[in-house]
Amino acid sequence: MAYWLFKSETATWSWDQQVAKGPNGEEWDGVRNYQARNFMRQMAVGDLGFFYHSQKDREVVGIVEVIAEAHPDSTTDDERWDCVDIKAVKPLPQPVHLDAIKAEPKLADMVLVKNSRLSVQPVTPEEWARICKMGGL
DNA sequence: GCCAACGTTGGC
DNA sequence: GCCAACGTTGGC
Repeated sequence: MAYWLFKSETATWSWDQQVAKGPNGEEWDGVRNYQARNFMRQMAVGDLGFFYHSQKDREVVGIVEVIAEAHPDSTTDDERWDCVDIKAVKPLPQPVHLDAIKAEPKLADMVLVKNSRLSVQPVTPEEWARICKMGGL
């Protein structure tokens, strides 16, 4: 059981769109970055992740669950790119903004802070628990 | 809208 | 195999 963070530009694929997909979820396609892909290959069904809106909003808005392990990305014929399927689990009662994460010393080592460009990243159990608490869970 | 950081590509 | 050039991402 591991924790992850999925980042998406609000205008491209939003939390609301993810929620609308319901329990069958949707594949997290379009990733064209080896690091991000490698993390997705490590994911197992049942792993949980944060859904983060980048760019304009810059906040963690909800929790998702991995419902299918890595498989070929249907949006490309290029064999290099895989993706997992995820479904929305529940929103955070209180979205956790990037400013709040940066203001918390215990979260200073988060990949989100250190390597802001990585679109799929691991989250430690400590970071997971803290952000859930900050989000009102 | 700008720009820094980072990843990838391709010439040598 | 190195590195300059280029493209993209995302915070500000």
